[in-house]
Amino acid sequence: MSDAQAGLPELKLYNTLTRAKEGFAPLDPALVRMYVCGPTVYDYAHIGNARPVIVFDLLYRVLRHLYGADHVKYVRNITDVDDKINARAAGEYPGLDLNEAIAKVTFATEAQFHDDLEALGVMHPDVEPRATEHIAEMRTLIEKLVASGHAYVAENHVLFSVPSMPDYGELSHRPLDEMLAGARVDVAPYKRDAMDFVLWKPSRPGEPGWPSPAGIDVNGRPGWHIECSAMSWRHLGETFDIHGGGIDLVFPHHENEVAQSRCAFHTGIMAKVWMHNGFLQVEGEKMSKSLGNFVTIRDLLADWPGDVLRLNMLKTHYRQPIDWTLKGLEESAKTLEQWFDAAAPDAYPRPAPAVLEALADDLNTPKAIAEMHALKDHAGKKALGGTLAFLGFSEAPLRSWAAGRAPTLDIAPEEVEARIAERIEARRNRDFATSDRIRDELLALGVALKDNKDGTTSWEPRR
RNA sequence: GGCCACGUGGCGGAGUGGUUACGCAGCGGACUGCAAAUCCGCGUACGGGGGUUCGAUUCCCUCCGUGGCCUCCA
Repeated sequence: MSDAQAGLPELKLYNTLTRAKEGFAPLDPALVRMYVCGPTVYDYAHIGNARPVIVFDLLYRVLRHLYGADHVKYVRNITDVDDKINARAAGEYPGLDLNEAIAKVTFATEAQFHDDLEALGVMHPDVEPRATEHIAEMRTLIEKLVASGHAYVAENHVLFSVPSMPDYGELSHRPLDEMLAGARVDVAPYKRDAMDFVLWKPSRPGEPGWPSPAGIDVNGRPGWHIECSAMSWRHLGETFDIHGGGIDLVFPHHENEVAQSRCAFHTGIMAKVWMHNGFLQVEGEKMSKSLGNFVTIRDLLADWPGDVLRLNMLKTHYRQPIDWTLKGLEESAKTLEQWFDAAAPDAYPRPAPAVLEALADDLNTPKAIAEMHALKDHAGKKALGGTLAFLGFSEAPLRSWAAGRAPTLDIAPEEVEARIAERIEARRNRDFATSDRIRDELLALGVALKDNKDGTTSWEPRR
């Protein structure tokens, strides 16, 4: 079961750590382990947030196919402790106790996130851990780091000592001196080294707080990076196969995760393969609230089926920048409709060999899509159906969306049939002037006619 | 300022040291009374300038443009 089976392509993945595409060999083929950084739940997820979710969902499907569904463990966390959450909660519920306000914000945001993902048709990860449920693991990690000299206590903070790790910077490929030269932030006075980062910090009154590690006697809360080290450790172990996220996370977030985990466990790696998806722009511009082009998943779902959004995302290779446009969405919707027009159902969701081969090559989705276009002839219809199912695309929502999108008819169906009968009679008499007039009139009312080979005439709402 | 990506035909978007990616749009043909739908066919592109090479869109240098990171961020 575990090893590459006959007929299955070798999976190759681009590894940020080595900056090269490599053959993928799991640490334990009986259980391939993948961790992806999930959202910080303080606001509606935007379409950029959807990219890693969609990309790594695809990888999850490919891994399950290659290694068996029971031999893959996918963990995607929820970050529910963060300064942005606190700020939002205080602003949204000024009268409420801060902790209660935070609970309201995180609960509502997480529910919305799950609704969004449901509509997008991505699979559930095997585990979706919350940061606040892993405070104990964070404390344990911090104690380990302090004990081994990789972290120190200063003014009720615990800081990671970057100079204690000789190969710090291996993931982002940044030599320390260069970073210092470009740094333009004030260095907290209690840091021994400018690059040191916070593992734990004291809570201010009213803020969420937990008993601190390392002998600190005031309550505190975790720094940004420690949660992922804690959650991946708890659910995947000290080392695991794949760690994914957006390319903006490479530094400092992932670099610091690597430092924490490797130094806590004295291992040469944290994750074997690091994968990062590229950024997204909207209509050629960077997405920002100030430009007014901030697009949430929820907004898009009001106008489009989730599958169209997902296909649109996969049209571009995951490492490339993507420009999210209305025109692209129209095209994606059209493509999906064409595929379902041509596909024959397959009882088993399974990728066509050529599609799987493309996906195995570092998730080359544009190539895979080209292969799906090639399946539209008779011999490929069933393979196309199986591939669509494998990718999680479903026909019904698309069809009902398309039907709802058609212009409303200004004429009753019975009336259409009557006019068609009238036109057939005219054509039989070779009275084409009348025939064409009827067709034009119906078209003006939103009805498009099709004269079939067998002499009948069918119609559909004009697109 | 430092570091790092990307720049392909009208549009989207793979890939490759020398042979048509693919899709959308467009054009031509078949079919049709004419259409629609469908089917068949057509485009020789790779930011500018140098260099390496028998040969570069593909490698190297440089310039320009766009974006990312260095501070919260997918």
